[in-house]
Amino acid sequence: MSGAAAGRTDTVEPGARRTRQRTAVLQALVGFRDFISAQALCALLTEAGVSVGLSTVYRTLRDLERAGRLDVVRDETGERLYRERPEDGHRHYLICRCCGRSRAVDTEVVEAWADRIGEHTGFTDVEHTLELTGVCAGCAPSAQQGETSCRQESPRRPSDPRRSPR
Amino acid sequence: MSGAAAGRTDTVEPGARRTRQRTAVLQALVGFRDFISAQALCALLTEAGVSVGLSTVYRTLRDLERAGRLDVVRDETGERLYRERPEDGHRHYLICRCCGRSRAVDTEVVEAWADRIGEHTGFTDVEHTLELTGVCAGCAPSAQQGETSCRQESPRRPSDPRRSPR
DNA sequence: GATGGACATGAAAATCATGTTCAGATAGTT
DNA sequence: AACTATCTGAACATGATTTTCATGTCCATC
Repeated sequence: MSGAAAGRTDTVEPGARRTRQRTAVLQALVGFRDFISAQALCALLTEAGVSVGLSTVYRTLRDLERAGRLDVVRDETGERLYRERPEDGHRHYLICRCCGRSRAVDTEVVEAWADRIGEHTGFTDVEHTLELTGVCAGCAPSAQQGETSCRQESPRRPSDPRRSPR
Repeated sequence: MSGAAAGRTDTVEPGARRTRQRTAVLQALVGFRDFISAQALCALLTEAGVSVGLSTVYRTLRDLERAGRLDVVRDETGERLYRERPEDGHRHYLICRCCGRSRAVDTEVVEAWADRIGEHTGFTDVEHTLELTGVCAGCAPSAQQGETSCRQESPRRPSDPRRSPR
């Protein structure tokens, strides 16, 4: 796991140093297949015995985002959630409001529509952000009753210390 | 301007009291045709001689949002921007990154697409958030050179005290 | 027109994600 | 090994939003 064949978990940016912390953040992000917050990622690393400072996590995520290697969304509270971008190009996700699991959705219709917007409006350099949320099949039964109660034991959101919001 | 014929600047919610502050917030929001932050709205009211506490502005905006009378977007920094919803139904906007001006765009294609997502994914109760940004025709010339320099003298953003972010 | 209680206000403090500082540690080179 | 630009992280700073709570205000009732 050193040297060749990497490319995805190699370095944050060409020219950047490869440190224990950045490698750990990058690997955790690749291994974690869903969106995760900076703080949760930091906690995840700590639990795994690879302690990385929160500042470093934020810095690394910022650099990765700049390098175009992450997709970023915001949850209801405005918190940013990151995910490694599976392949090139712009992708959108449908995220379960209960368990937080995400799945990529085909968005060519929206992309094409967004591209055409500029022509009709006189706007240039049009960019778009699309966020889709719903309740996945696995969460639907429990969501019918207690509304958003299924989040309580989310398996993909280690140590979520949010409590008061809403 | 009292009693009949209102309906838009009347009360925040049915059953809520009509106070000087809530009326002022609601009227300012209706008069201001673009997205505006809570803090900017508060400043706007203060400038207009109708001082309203920041807490009350936030509370009123929260209630209006719950009542479905506002459209809300987030700017690059995560700050929430509010705008009175012109008519019933879900609408989306194309916002100029330079001057902040917005215009509603026709989104039936996206709406229809989003509605169909559930069927293919097994997700229920699918909701979507779409944010479009670009550079409007008026800002295009100045944006070519100094990038986002045209924001400096935005006429629709009174007293914008943001500085450090990014 | 007084009273009482439910609701509203706002100044201050709390919260919370994220950014910045800077002294010390480290990677990669010579 | 020595060197130095870069990286790290604890502590602190920031800034939007929320909560607290003492005080104010509306309104039905007497």
